[in-house]
Amino acid sequence: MASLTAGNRRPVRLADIAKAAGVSHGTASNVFSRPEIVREEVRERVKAAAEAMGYGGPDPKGRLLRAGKVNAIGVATAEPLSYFFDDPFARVMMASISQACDATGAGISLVSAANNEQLAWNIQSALVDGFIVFCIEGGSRLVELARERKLPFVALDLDSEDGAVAAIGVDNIAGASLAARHLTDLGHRRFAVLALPFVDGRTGLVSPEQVRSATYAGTRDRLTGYLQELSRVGVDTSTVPVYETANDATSTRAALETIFAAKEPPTAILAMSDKIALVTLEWLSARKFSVPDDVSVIGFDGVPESAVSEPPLTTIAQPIAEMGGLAVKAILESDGKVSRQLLPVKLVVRASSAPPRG
Amino acid sequence: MASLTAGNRRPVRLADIAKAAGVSHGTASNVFSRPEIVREEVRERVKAAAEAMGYGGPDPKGRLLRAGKVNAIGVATAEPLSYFFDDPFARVMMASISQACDATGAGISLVSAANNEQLAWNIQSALVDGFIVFCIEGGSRLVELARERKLPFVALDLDSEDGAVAAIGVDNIAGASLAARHLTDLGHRRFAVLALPFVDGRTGLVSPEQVRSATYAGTRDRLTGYLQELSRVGVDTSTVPVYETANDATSTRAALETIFAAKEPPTAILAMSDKIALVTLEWLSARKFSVPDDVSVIGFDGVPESAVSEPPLTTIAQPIAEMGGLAVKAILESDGKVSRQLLPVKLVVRASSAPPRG
DNA sequence: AGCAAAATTTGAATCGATCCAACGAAAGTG
DNA sequence: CACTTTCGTTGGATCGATTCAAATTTTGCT
Repeated sequence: MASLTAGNRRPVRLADIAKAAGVSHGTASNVFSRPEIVREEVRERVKAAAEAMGYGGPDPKGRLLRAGKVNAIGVATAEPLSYFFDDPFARVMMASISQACDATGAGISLVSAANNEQLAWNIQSALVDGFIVFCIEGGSRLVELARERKLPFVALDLDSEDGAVAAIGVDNIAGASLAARHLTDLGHRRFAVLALPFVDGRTGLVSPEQVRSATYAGTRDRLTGYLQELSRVGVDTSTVPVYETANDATSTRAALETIFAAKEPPTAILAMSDKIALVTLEWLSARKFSVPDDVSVIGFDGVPESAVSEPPLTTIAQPIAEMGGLAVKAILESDGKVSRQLLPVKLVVRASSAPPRG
Repeated sequence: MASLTAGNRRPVRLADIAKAAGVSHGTASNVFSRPEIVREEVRERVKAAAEAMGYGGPDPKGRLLRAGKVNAIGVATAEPLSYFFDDPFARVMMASISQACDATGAGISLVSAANNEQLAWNIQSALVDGFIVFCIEGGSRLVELARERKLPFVALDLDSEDGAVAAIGVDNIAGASLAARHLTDLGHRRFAVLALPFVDGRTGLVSPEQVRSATYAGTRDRLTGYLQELSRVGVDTSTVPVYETANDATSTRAALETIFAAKEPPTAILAMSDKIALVTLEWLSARKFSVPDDVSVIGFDGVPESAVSEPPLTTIAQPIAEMGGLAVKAILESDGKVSRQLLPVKLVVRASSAPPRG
């Protein structure tokens, strides 16, 4: 039944149907945006013309320019787009961002890219009112790019310690302390740390000076928190191996291989993400280590998966829902000020931690 | 160090910096879009002016109007935005769409809304080159809305049988037959069906005429496939209870309560989605039914979760990755034709199905 | 120097709408 | 009937860029 008219190309503009209906473009525009102010007879005529010519309604491209606001916020990461749907932490965070957006009627644009050049272009040309930046790997470059757009933006999971960028994150030092404290309270004294990246693209055992020159302040803060607590109870922190992973299964397993090849393997693993911790749980189970009897494991993040792992994971829960909401609010109600918010974390004790053997 | 200039508002346009640098706006534009054709001295001068005035690069809003292409595809559903990150099927599909988009450098815009009015507006004003529409609940309305935009679009999981809309889906009848056949081959003769919605917002036992008037052709096709196979082996299909669920835990559990309150409960459950099947597995385990010894369960979709459930779920796997890729391709290379593709499904036998007792 | 060819730069036109001041017509008022 | 309101409509200005034919400057060559 529809328009045969729409046969070939479709350069049907508002002006075209205005002409066809014999009204000015101003009136035609009103028919769509404020129908109540135009006389019914005219309104019907214009609508009929639009229908006949196969006009799909005012093109948002045009409206946008005039209106200024896109009514969408961009979420950016330096990972591939599928990161948003694959990574547990990202997923939970996105779900909470979604809710906040739903509530305000804003849309979400996913911005990301495999290579750096494409990423820059994608950020520069994203049609959004502001950015929420996921700072995992490649975070600093991303923050720089986003900042250049001169749009409101907020860094999540702050790994940029630059005071000039708005950020919402958790108190990493306190959280890490809390994690370590839980294990020391249980009596553990032999630890290993499975860290997130300190700098991009490196994995393996890291030295103290490598830590000092970390790109990622978040990672460094968590380590600081761990070590603070460990030294408080008299552990010689220079003997605690710290392995940098890429927050994936491969690098985590490689680290575990080395850690458990040692003469005196640790009785407790401090993992900087639940993802790392969950891989660790799997690896230990495959190697017939019993958790928590042989080894205690504690994660960081509090993703839903941690509640249903085997065994359920003790972890440091971030207030992810709250963070997403705050981030969206920061963009939509941006007043130009940069604000940095540090949210508190909570220790969630589950079955992956217990006193050491003996 | 940055621009103090950006103190208050920011109406810095390309024209402003052109004036400041003493060149025409044509040249200023070239500095950003084709730097190689402008003399170095001029280029530097313009860039310096831009920097000094706190210009964040050419505003995509302006460029867009000229260029026409947004370079982003919209993914729409009538569910809340968080559906994309919560629902297992959606997540896998989105991951595959993401990959296809990454490969071509296109962005993704998530379009959705709680209420109908907002949804219409969001679709009408989405800045995208085309839509991929998730047809779950509210699918028909969504398809209508998307079609009105007169942009390329493709329906996923086709629940619209309207031949005029492009769609990519699986052969629901064949898939459902395959599922039922697997169970009949094992010897089952007493079944119950846990269906997806036939129409919006209703749950509970459905009658044959309700099935005939289904809004969702996909749901109806799956049922047709089931029943075809069951009657082939001589089951009186009028005795097979069909329960409509909302593809969520609540309605599924309600259906199960009723089903297993019967005198002769089924020995096999045909679930139209893995989500329903997984809830069923949980419910049965809580009620001390043994799967597959007391009851066999088969799902539909083939989401990753089905492989790691307890027990692992026998299911009909959709070629989700392929579907996502095809959908993106259909949008980006749209030639105006509508094409409908029916992809084949595969039976994946795992531990949730076995011969009935005795 | 003189002239053609090549390299840059210019400025008007365009993309597709919305907004608004001004205007004409119809309705209301004394 | 003259005069103010009210209502609807008009058309120009604007949003912020890109594009391209034409104008101008440089460069190359004899």
